[in-house]
Amino acid sequence: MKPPQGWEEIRAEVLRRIDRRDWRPGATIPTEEQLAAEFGCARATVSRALRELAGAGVLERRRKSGTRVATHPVRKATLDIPVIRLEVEGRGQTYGFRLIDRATAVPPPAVAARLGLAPGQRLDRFRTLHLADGRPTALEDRWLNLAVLPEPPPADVSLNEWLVKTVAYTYGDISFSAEAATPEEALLLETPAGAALFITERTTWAGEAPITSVRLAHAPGYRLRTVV
Amino acid sequence: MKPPQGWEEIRAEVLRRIDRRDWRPGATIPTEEQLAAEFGCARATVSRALRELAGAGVLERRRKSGTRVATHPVRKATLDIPVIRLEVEGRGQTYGFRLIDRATAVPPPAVAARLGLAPGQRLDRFRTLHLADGRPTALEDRWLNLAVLPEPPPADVSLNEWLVKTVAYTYGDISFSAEAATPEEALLLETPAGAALFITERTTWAGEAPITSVRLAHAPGYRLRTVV
DNA sequence: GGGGTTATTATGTGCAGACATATTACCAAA
DNA sequence: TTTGGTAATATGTCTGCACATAATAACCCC
Repeated sequence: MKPPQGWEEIRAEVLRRIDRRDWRPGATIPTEEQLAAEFGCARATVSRALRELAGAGVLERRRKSGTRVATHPVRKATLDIPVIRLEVEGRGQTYGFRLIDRATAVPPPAVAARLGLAPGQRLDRFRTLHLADGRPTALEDRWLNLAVLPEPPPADVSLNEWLVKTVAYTYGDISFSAEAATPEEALLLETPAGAALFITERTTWAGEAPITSVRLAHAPGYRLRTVV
Repeated sequence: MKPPQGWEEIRAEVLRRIDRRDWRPGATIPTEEQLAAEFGCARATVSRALRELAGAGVLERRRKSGTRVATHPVRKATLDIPVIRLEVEGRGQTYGFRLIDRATAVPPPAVAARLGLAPGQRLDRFRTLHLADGRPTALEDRWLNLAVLPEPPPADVSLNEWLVKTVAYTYGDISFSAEAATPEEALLLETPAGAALFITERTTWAGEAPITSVRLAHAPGYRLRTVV
């Protein structure tokens, strides 16, 4: 066989062997050292290839016991979550947004729990309608912890983008679900009441401090794509 | 400053600096060599840390121009997509499934287009109801290209799992959306007609050959989670 | 034979050096 | 001024070696 040259070639070759079922799901593949000898390269190069495959969920690796082909297809997909403006502009449409209302209030228990707030603590709430070519594309309901921010947000730019540039890197979780549109949501999104909406919920922390919790209700037809 | 030891420490330190806005979005950070000198480690170690961060979308790297903090918050989330049985069992429920019907037919144009089929080509169609503690949790509508399979699938195991173990590694795309339940879906999922369903659509190829296209309609309440 | 300690083993990580490659900046020739 | 070639530079990758760490196998003593 012709020897692979770089770690990408080795990754491809390993995938081929799994695909050809030379190495079956659950089976242990040769050690890094054996593969390095076979491919005529350093162990580090094999290691790099196998690490990538393990990261993609194709292989499972454990010290001492070795590397085996993943049995359970817990396929890992990487999901790109752009800001809405970029998503709209990427479709060749013109982006716009409209602030619906803004208030200071005690968030509903679900939001308070997600952010880990003491009961009764007040937050700022912004509701924004995102527009593509003038038509509503998503309704944003954001609870924001202004106390942790160095300066108040400006009114002339999308709160989403301003936040990203201002509070820098943060951790958070995201969840996706489907919900029927409430009458108010239906009105704002110009869709029939009860229509199935794609919901994105994101909660973000900067270190220990809860920053914001957002609920995005996407207009019908929205689709989130990725490749495996 | 106390020097980080491993590449994970370096990654954490870089994240801290981005978080503290020492390095702002869009700004170029020091070269690998400079960082290696500062941290008192080899360039390879810095490289490993920065590569991970670039993979996570935090940094953007280009040869010669250097490494900069990502401006566009295209956050990459990794999504684990387990088989339904594991998802159900992970919730502590008992998994079951029921084959609703099976037929050979010409798929609708949308499915044929996704799989890249010649018009009029026939496929096998399986519709399966997945159960958690006896209650419906998802409705699976699968179009399968039996021609490319080495052997016919057995009836006593989930088609999904059998496929994964049989055709080995494949690639495909996934999309998520929200749709209102049709009367038939509502009946099968024991939910009111028009309820908002979370839809997962997956198309899979093995090399060039289209294998299968699946549409999963999840019962209301389903939620897909991930962390950033 | 049972239970706990020790040795072995495969992966995980690190280092120093080298060359490859993409990209930019710069300078000279048309 | 524009164009084309060249040098400089930062990342990308590889090698060969070393030691760390986790998990298993082997062993020994009671």
